[in-house]
Amino acid sequence: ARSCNLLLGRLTKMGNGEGSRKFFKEMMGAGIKPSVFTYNIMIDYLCKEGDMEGAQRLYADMKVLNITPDVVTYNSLIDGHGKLGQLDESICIYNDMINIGCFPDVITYNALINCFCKFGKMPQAFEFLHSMKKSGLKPNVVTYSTFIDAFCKEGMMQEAIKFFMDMRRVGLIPNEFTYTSLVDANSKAGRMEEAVKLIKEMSEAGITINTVTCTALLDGLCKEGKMKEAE
RNA sequence: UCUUCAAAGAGGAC
Repeated sequence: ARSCNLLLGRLTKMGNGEGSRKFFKEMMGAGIKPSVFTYNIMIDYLCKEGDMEGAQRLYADMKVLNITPDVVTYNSLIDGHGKLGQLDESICIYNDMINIGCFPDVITYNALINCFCKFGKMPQAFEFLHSMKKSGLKPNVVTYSTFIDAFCKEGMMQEAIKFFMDMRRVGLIPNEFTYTSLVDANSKAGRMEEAVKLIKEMSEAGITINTVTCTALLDGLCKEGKMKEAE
């Protein structure tokens, strides 16, 4: 069953959705006992497809088979609903897991924070940040990067920079995601000197400048009409 | 390390 899960996970990561659906059915038909991993892989896949009904159906099946959902199961469902803007659903699942005695982890809170930010509910995102801290969890680089990205997109650069400094203060190292949000915001606002400065800072910090970061910068340069510099 | 969270552009629709 474990090697089947490995294969199933590989199929979904490759984007072969049809393949994983079929494989899942075959597993069930072949009498291979699905585990919580098997269900988590399929549920996450359906969530990413936006098929929340399908995901909820599998979640219901788990109960029938006496497979106990774990924090990963709940995190996938919370993220899936949240990305579709079904924020109330996300909160329901969050409450459910707590009632059942499954403790939310950093990923749970990060997913909630991200979705609320993306749908313009920053105040609620902050409430989750507080709940997270209250329950003894420490915000990580993803948590900070998520807020930084949200502030950047809202044009609240002073707040973004504050978080950027805060994270370093608590010993977290900004990564390519963190920098890309900042580069993108400056690039889109036409502050190219600042964007280039950040890129330099990145390479000095030993962070690889990948395609995403690079296109964020190039987009700004092209729109400035500075094709030569872009090259 | 069998599964879950954050970044840019492009395309299609409106």
